[in-house]
Amino acid sequence: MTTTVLICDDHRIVREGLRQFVAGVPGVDRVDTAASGEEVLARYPHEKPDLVLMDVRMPGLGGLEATRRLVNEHPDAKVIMLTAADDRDQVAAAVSHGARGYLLKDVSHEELCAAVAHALQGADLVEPSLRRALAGQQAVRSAAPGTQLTERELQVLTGMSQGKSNNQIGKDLYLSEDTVKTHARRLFRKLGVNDRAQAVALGFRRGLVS
Amino acid sequence: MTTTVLICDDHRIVREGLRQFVAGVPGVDRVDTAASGEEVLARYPHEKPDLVLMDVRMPGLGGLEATRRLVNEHPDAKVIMLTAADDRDQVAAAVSHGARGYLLKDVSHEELCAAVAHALQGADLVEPSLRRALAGQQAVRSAAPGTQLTERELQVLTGMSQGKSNNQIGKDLYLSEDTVKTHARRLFRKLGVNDRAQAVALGFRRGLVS
DNA sequence: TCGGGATTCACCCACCCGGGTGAGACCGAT
DNA sequence: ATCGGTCTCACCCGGGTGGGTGAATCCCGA
Repeated sequence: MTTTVLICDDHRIVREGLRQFVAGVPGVDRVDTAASGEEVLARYPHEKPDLVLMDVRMPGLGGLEATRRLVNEHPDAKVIMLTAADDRDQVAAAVSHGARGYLLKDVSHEELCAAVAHALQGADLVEPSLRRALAGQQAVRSAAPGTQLTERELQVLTGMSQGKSNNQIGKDLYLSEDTVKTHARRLFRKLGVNDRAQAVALGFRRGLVS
Repeated sequence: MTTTVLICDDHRIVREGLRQFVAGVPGVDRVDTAASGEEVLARYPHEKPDLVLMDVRMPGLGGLEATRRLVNEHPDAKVIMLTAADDRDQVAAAVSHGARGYLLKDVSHEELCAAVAHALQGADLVEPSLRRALAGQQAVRSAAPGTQLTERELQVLTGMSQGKSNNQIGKDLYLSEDTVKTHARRLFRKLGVNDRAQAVALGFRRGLVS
């Protein structure tokens, strides 16, 4: 029985860098790479890797959305998310999308070895420095039940990220402008922001839009 | 006489990935790494690497600013900029800041070998796919003088991405609200957008803010 | 069956935003 | 020394935005 790790990143350099790192982890027999979230979804059923290392920031299907779908279809899939910056929002988003753990892109070889080894044994994990960051914040407010955007709210947020006015969004979705404003107001509350620019920024940081 | 290449990226994984890549290039005897633009500036005078590979996106001193300073102090320094996306603006910006060339992060091993070899021989270079992209646009309008954001405009855009109002941004930068609005209006024009939400979205897509 | 969430729409209102215009100061380059 | 670019500030104005409130429908789960 071979232990396989699948690496997903849109940049070849990062893929190969990770491959070098992961190949050196004891107990890992094989390392495959994919260049997009779509590719992971397509190949997972056939290859059944024991662990997926996925970058958050990818064109097309983002890392968060890809993870959500993968875990949805394959509940036993283990995904470790790779984040460039230790943004608490991204971390919370990663976990809420089904990731078992998350690593910063500047982890040392030892940290990565430990993380991969733990994940392969089925344990959830967090990057130590991120755990400290989260501990600083008493509660992961981002994971509160009411904080998840509904379908409509996400559509409105997407329209905002495309620079559309409430009126335009309404026409696109066959809604009145007032309705759009209602959705906007609610999604502002859920995200804890005051205006659309802030909402768009947070949407990007959390991978809700791209 | 040894040929040395200095790699600069804030992510260890990318650094090591690049090291693997570059170490395999014929004619390269030594590969060093730095984790920040500041580190490159500090070490360059002593180590005098024959070539610097620098990521655009870095905390603190960005790749562009680091390159500008490096080339300013050491006109014979050769810098190849690494860009995540083939954004024409970033490419134009890289060249205008003194980079000899630029590579996409998903270059193949062969392309990177060729690029490094050429750069070491003193030739300027462009990543093939980017050359095509530039050729596709009949004129490099992005490189037009008015299209690049100024320091102030970038500061204002950053404030916007943090959800600040013009008034707040003004207080942060010790400017009047009217002045902020003027910068905002000009950066809207340069980016070709109509409002701050659109500007923030474009800023994220182009990597101007994070 | 009742409550709660999602969705839809409406009205009011204060305020910030975006656009136009003009203008003075500074600086580097020609 | 003149020109262009940047940075600074001011005024005006119209319209979109954000917040408050209320209410109807639908559906799902308790």
